[in-house]
Amino acid sequence: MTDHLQPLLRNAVDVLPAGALERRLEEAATAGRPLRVKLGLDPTAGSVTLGWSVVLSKLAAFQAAGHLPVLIVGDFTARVGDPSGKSKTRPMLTPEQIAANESDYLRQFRKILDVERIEIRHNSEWLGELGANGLLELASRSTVAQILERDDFAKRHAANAPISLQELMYPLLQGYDSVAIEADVELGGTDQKFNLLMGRELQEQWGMAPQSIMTHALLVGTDGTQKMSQSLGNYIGLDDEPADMYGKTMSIPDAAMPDWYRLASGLPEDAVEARIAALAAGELEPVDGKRQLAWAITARYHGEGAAEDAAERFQLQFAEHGVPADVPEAALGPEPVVHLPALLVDHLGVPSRGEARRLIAGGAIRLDGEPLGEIDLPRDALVGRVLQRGRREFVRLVAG
RNA sequence: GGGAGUGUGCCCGAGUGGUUAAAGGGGACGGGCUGUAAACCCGUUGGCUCUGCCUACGUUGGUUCGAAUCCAACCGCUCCCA
Repeated sequence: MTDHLQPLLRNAVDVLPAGALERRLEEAATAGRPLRVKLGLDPTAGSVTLGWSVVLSKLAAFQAAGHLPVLIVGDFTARVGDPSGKSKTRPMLTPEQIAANESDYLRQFRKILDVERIEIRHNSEWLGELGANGLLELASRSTVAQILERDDFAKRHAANAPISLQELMYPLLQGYDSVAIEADVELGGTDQKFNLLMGRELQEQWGMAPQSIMTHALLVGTDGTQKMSQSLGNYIGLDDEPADMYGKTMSIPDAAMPDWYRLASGLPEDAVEARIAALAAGELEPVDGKRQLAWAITARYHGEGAAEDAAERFQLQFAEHGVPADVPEAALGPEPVVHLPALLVDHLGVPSRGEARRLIAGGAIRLDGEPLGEIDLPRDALVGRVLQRGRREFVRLVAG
């Protein structure tokens, strides 16, 4: 019993209320009915990050145990536009954008979850039907004091930061999703605890058995301090190139390794704990521990061959400061003299020519490994050579 | 509805008429050291046809030889009163 419970509890922080999940699992087993395991998703554009993989893996564990993942696409709320955080109003999404984002997400989810065997629901299905009456009815189920319990609201309120009424409604709307789909279990990050609990509350008020909730540790980003998120740019996306995935992992602070091993490596739990113990005991060198971690993550999403290649490339490029073999090519125009700032903007992702000038002045631009001082160079001096920006961006210049 | 504040570069935050592309910090980027770790050191951080030119301090308009700095209206946010 505890054996098959263990994968379901992995990386969970709160499993509430105590004992409820076990009881539900037993009931489900005797009734021969799979549990409905809810996970909510905001269909804004972007990559699925390694942070998300934590909760997706959990959903996959439930699926493996015979239960039914129910994915809630928050298309209603996305259509309205969520003003959370700063005053920068999040742009409203059109139904077309939402649909495109959704299929993009599912494509990435496929690396972790069998998306053919899940239920996908859109909350516009019921929230769109609610109307003013329904909304007020929903609003009457909670109080301002109760909503302000939520940590980030409490903080912002204390700091005199703006909180829109719409935002205050969010926990209620998300909670109502649980009512609508009759969730047995809802998963989320630790930052979702309040919203998940709200789901329980509302289900009870609607006369159904309240869901069990499970919160999960949040993965820190590549900076090692803040939560991994797209907006902070400290993330690894499940569809990142193998080399990026490997390299970004190598850049995390040592202190983040245990967390990353537990939450993102995908390795078996005992193997994970063994590595962490070895690291702590000094039996495993931090660099080696990180190489193994980077390899594991890359292999998980791209296969072992790709992980192997990424590791080799990394060794060459960063340990030996070599130039990788498969550098993208850029065609030079016919002009006899090449204006380097323009070239850098066009082919090496430099945002502006001014920035390019600064990079050149700062010695960040190299030609065949040698720092470059000039702004303009004769075309002949460039053809066939590799232009490099910083440590990681290369382009081979060819005659166009 | 009344009153008081406030709005600066990616973020925080100084600056209350000229020497301000705007102090300081954070972040980011680049360089050194290294293990693309941490710590530390150095440089850069609006655009461009770059010894110069252009655009910028919520928005629009005004005062002035000259405004981020003064005035007006508007917009956003916060607080107090109702």
